[in-house]
Amino acid sequence: MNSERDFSDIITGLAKKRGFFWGPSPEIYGGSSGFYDLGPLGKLLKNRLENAIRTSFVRANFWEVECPTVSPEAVWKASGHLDGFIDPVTKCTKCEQIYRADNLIEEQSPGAQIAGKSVEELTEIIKELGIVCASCKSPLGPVDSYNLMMKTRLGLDQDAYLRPETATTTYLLFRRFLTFFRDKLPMSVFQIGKAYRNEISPRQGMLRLREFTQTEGQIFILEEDEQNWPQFEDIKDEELPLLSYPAQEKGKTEPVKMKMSEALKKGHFQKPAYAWCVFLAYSIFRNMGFSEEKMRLRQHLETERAHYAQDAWDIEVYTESFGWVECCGVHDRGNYDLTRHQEFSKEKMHVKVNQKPGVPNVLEIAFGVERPLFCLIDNAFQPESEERDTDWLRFPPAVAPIQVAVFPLMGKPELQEPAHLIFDEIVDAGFISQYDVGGSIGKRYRRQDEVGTPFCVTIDYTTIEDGTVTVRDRNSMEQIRISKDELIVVLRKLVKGTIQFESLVVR
RNA sequence: GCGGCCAUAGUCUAGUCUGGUUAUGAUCCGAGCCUUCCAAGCUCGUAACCCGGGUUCGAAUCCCGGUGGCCGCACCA
Repeated sequence: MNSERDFSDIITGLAKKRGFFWGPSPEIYGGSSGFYDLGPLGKLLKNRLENAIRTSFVRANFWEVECPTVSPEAVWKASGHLDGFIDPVTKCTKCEQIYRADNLIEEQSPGAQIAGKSVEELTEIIKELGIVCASCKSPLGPVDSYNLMMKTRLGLDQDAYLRPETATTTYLLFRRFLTFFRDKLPMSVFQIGKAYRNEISPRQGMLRLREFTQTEGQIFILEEDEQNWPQFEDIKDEELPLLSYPAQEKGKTEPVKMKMSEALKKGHFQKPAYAWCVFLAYSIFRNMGFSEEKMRLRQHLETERAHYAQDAWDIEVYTESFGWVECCGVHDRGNYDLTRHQEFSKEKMHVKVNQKPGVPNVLEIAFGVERPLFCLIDNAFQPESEERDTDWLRFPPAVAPIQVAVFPLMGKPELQEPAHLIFDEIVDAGFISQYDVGGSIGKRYRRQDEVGTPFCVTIDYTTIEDGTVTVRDRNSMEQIRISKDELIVVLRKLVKGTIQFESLVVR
């Protein structure tokens, strides 16, 4: 446990020192837990992740939308968050220990009828059944509700809440989507935006935030299309590390590599369309730079599934800091949400299927961006060694915050002048680049290693003679010398990963 | 929210028990000299006692409250 804590401290220390993230924010006023600032490199990294997410969704024919983060109470009444997104809590009158009232009742009086009860009714039930404090056996205070949504107000007197998920705000647009997609289902949309949860006591730094960026993609789909999903063909031979719930019930913790077609045949997935969503989520995480060995797909046990979810799989990422971390949920939400909004808003949320109105189902991919952000730094971390005496980050080139650093070998004007020209050219080509002239060349390489920059271009006296520069590879610390005319093309291929640095090394 | 432990330069840290000079050291960072590819060297420099109150002639040090962190409980739909 100690080593885990130490490791997350190392990651946090490096992140703070080099400008990935700072907090809890606002630091100069002491900070509030659950809030973090992203520094310049953290923001760059987050942009890269969001771009990877965006590109992956767009390629899968999803369309991006953006909704307000604040919605009036009626929305959350309908979504179930106002009543369901609460914890009924009770406090011991003597030792002041706080309990989840429903859990405590269930514990001391199994089978008690507590589902859907109000706080007043729960208070009554506690009295009737003689439920007492679990630790000191004293009487309990009245049941209070604690809602995890942040409350605010519109104008003078309209109650409103900051969204605890982006999904609900997406569902509200259903009828607009029908028009945009010309009444043709399935319709695929996604949103990347802020969401808020008033956690009682957030811990584990960047992993549990009160304000975070959420990505949610939805497919509105007819039941018959869930079974008949042509795109499944494209991925049927892809192998995913699956940990199904029957396997977990047998005590297994190791995922099994399985072809998607086989997983479907074995009944791990009921619907090809849902299985395809699970694969899409997995491929998004691969595109964000996670290696396959550090990921697994874990199916929710029936008991941990939300009431609306018919099936749920999580993507978990292995970290040195915290072990397996839940990073993404893929849910089969059925038609729960649209039906609820139809009922509460009186707006029709259906389409005509075979002359009959039907409310479509929703398949959903949902994840916070900050978790993968932290996990990626954790996964990229490499400790100092004999050949390199700083800790460094081994980001995949495509997601590294800074892609190319440019150094004149020394600070002499005759080297700086061509170096600046090359730097400008690299920036113009669309790379995020940093020019650094401070300190010895070794020190500058070390600085870039520490923030995970995959390539460094150095301009030396040979550059002046023959127009060549050196490109230095972060992972191997090896160098190649190439003409500055082919520099941009080579850098593009290296960053994209279409060529490997080793193949350019002349031995 | 509760209990235990904790909070000193950007980062890591000594000092706190036993109150008393200019608050220790490392590293980082900046400027300069030197330097033709992996933390070189030399010179100079910036930078800290979490916040608020109390006790005291005097508080980084003792007391109270707050905020934040770690661990345990609870929570994480």
